[in-house]
Amino acid sequence: MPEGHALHRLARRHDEQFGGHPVRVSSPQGRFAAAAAELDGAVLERAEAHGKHLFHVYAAGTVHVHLGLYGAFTEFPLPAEEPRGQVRMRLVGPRGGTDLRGPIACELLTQDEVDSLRGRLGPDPLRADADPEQAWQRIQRSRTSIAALLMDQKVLAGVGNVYRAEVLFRHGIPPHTPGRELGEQLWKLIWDDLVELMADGVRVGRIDTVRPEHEPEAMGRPAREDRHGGEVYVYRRAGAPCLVCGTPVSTEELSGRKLYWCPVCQAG
DNA sequence: GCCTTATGTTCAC
DNA sequence: TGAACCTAAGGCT
Repeated sequence: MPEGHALHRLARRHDEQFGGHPVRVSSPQGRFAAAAAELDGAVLERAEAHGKHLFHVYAAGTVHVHLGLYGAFTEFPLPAEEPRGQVRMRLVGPRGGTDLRGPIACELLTQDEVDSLRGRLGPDPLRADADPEQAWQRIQRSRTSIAALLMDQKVLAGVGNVYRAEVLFRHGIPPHTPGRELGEQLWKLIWDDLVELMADGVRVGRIDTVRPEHEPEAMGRPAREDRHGGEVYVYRRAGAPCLVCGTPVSTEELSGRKLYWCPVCQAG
């Protein structure tokens, strides 16, 4: 489930499991073998996330992981079992181990390379050092839609297709509205809402965006779980009745990703 | 068992 | 704009 909340959750977990301990690092699949050999036995100082990027910090360098669409970590207890399938990176610490499969990136970087990578990312609602004003500056300078801007990791880091659809619904904003037309006040409200929603996602481990008064139980409908594991207003609900007004949810493809919105609740 | 789809990004054209 | 990356889950047969 790789939107920003999932990466922050992983960073926290890896910190607990491996932080401050020497770890065995290997690459059963071989594609990370050289770096793994270099790091094997080193102390994992800490793990942290910025947007959808995960970093494992060692004295010798930092492992940068991006899960992409398919990547996933799977934990296993000790003693470690034989790796199954294509395992790019295996970490084994004193309390257990984890296997990384199918990431889009798993590479050992220098501090300069990490700085340059992070310099290309916008502020992350889940980081204490994030400045929403920085995102607003970008939005103001662009003529593109708020839907496209929310997914642009240079504008802000960590929001994916689910949080995009849901935050726009929660604020009644038509997705094609040019971002700059929202105004700074409304942008701040959106940002604050993302901070809250995503922090909740880190806590719970899934994306829940439906307000208590709109939950199925409160609306007299049976409880429901979406495929991503939480409860949402519009994401992946094309054609289904809007949870608030009953209008069928609209969908459309925007630069290769599906957009979902309620044409009535988000009429502007 | 096969086909489609997906919470993402990069690169080639 | 489309393909590639490379994996899992769900729907269908």
